[in-house]
Amino acid sequence: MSKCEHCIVREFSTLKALTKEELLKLADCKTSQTIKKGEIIFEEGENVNGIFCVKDGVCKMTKLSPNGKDQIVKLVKKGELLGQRSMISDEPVNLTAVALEDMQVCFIPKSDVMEFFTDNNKFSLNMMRSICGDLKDADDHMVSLAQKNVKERLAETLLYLEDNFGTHPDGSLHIQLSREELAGMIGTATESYIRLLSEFNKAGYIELTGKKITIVDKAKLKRISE
Amino acid sequence: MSKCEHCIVREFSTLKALTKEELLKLADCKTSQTIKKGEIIFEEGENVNGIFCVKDGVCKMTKLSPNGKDQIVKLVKKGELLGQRSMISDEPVNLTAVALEDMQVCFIPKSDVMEFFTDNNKFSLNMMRSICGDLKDADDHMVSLAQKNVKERLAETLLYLEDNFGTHPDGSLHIQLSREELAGMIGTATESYIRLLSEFNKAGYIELTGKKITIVDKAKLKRISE
DNA sequence: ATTAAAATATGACATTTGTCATATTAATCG
DNA sequence: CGATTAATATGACAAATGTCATATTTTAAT
Repeated sequence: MSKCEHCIVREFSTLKALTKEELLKLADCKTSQTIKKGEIIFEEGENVNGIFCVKDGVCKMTKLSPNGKDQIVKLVKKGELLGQRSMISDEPVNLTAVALEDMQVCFIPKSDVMEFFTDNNKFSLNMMRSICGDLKDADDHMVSLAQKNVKERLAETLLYLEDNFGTHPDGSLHIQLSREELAGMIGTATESYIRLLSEFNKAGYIELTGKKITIVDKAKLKRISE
Repeated sequence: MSKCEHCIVREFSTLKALTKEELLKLADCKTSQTIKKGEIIFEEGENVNGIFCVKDGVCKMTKLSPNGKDQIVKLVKKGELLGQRSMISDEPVNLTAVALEDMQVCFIPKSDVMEFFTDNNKFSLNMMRSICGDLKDADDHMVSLAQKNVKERLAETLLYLEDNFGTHPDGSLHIQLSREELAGMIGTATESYIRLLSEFNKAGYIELTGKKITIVDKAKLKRISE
């Protein structure tokens, strides 16, 4: 059982409010696991009964739309938590979590988290803040989806991916999503997305090398995204 | 200073977790005010430093999009709270709140709410649950905006308005939004919305009498919304 | 390495949606 | 009450986006 004290999740998430004793307790109750790229961590409608801490890797959170397409609602990276909303609301999860790369995660059972809520006020407050941050992001995303056209949303999304998930040494976006996935993320048909992508490529805003996307003219993309 | 004990807000919101003593304290620290239809309660970017309890009336929460249009992100009705997110995150509000009808609201200063958080764990948990509910709604709304077309979103929104805000005795929707506002809510141009509305009218799904909208064929709308 | 399957790309076209112009109707103000 | 302004409605057209067919490339499996 590894220590939780110096875990990256502790550093970045809500968990930073935990005391030494609570961390020891956490190290005891948590279970670690490896999740391979493409594997499902949990699926819409499941009862999870706890939270996952992402020690390494990135996953996508998707929701199946009635038209059968998967919409990526958000991406979660190392240092963040998964499943808080459903645990707190005491409901099945409303999103499906799928690993985009190999991941290291820890699972903390609900009963233990709830004890932290009762005993540690700062922890509760941190959790609230974190969820409030998610809510703000969701509001912003909503407005963008409703008011911007596909080109603007594509530019915005590319910048978001670079800013939040970084690039490989060669400058290409670290996150690699399939055309279908990214189309789902910006809420458009795969073909439309592909067309715009090659338009951006021809215009010199980005560069496409195989599946890799490299942002060349960040300022221009920013202007397009408004 | 009116009592908080039997207030509708206490009944429906997070505040139901407050004890008798806390309610007495609340009655002391709150300030009541009347807000006229069309008036702004707070505006994007403002520092509010507390929460509003909606005793009566409905308001819209909007966000200005870069293209200059106001997007209605959500509607808030009596019994609900306003401004929690920004208070908890300790940030300026990210949405503008405008009364759609005459309203009765109470304001509770941040310092007092924060004391409730510290002293009353059930209150914290309730608040978290409520915000988690908002987050789930936001996720659902996001998928709908991204994946559904305007017709589907219109059908969905009409049903939402009837289910959540009810009808007048004559059966027409209680909430009355201008064409521009509702277009902003479903994320489309005003003209497109008007066209679809009269299409629905001609097809007999709804009935238009002046500004009033009456849902006639609920089942059909449900089928359209998917 | 070869083949099958999946992902990506592109063309052609239909549909949806936005924009601008302009009626028409309703609301407001003196 | 009439005059003015704002809101609603509609037509005509352009632009954006989706759909289907199909080609090309990449990936995976044997």
